[in-house]
Amino acid sequence: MNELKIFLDRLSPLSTASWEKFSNLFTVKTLTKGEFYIREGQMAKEIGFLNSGILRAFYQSEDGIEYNKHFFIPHCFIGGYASLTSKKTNVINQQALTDCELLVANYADIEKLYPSFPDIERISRLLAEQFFIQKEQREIEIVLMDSEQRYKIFQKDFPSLEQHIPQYHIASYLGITPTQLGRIRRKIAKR
Amino acid sequence: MNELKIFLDRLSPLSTASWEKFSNLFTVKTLTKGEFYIREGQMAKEIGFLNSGILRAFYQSEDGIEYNKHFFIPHCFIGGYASLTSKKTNVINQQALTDCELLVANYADIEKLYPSFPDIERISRLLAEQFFIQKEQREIEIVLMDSEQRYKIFQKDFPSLEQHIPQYHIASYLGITPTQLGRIRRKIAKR
DNA sequence: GTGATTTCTTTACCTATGTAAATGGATTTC
DNA sequence: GAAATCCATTTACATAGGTAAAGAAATCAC
Repeated sequence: MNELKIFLDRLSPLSTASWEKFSNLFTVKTLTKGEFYIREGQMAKEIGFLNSGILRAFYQSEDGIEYNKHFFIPHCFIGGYASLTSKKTNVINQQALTDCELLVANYADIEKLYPSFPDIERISRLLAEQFFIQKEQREIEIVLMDSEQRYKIFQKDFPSLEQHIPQYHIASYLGITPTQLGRIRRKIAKR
Repeated sequence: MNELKIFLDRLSPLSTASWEKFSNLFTVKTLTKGEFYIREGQMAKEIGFLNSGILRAFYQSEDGIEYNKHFFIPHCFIGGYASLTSKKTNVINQQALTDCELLVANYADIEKLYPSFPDIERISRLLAEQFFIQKEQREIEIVLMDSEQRYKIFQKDFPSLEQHIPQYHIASYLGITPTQLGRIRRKIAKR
């Protein structure tokens, strides 16, 4: 619970009463490697805070091709955020790449706190703004940079991740095939 | 001002007092074709609401290549949203593709209203959530679909835009060159 | 209206990256 | 520790899409 408190305080400190109410909504949940936190096609109901472990978020196209849109490393929120906020069917999958420990809360219960605790709604606003900023940053990488530049940014954004997950997940994150990632690695190694 | 009211009411109705305070911050501004609303490298200060006209938002890479990330059509917010919320230097450009009429407000003045008017902060939360959802939707298009599919979605998302702006702006939005867009159009026409 | 500019389309050629398949190393399983 | 599986790498070939340049068409300026 402590890491969650630190995370929130960095956004905007909560009053003691608000933190009480808020933190009470969370319970511990564990995932084993390979297990899904959410799947597409369902309504998202829970938001989670990652205490330990690694997950990937990915889209799946109609013909079954997967695209890893994000890796989650500890001390961040996970969940089908667009589904939670829009109340529409979730379109992303989130799967544990290692055993994970989470704190989870029912999102509707959090939303019910907004009218009485404006500082909690403020946290939600700041979180949404932060998510938007992250997405825009990633958009820039995707549309403006080639795969070698993106690979270097991946290594900077997720140091140590490369040793813990299979290469094809990284290739998928970069929007290329493992074949192409192999070529890039060979090219870099030759320098 | 009326269209702005309608837009906000759809997110979450404001009290009369809040609307008074909020709407008072906006003034009318016009742009002529080709003029910039914001440029990269500056701090964003204003948020705008587009009454009429068309703008494009684009990134520029270090070697001068432009990528059109979005077109704005009437009755939406424009501005360097990531810069406004993060207080960091703005990295996107927004340029009028036709003459435009906007309502603009100083964003810091809006933020000052949050503590006293929680329903205004709620609007900001909902807006941030909506922006995130739009970005995620666009991300799916970019990473999962080929350029022909994206072209068809563009035509659906921005009907009539195709007749009003040069083709190379559309190509840039699709992440391809005008040459390639020409090939796609020819291919579609042949069917 | 006429000339100048901008925009669209096409061609020829080139490059990055995809697909499929083979190989071999690493890791897991019992 | 042998078998089975998973994973990284490489090769050969195919393809989408880029670059540059040219001509045609449309639009703008005066």
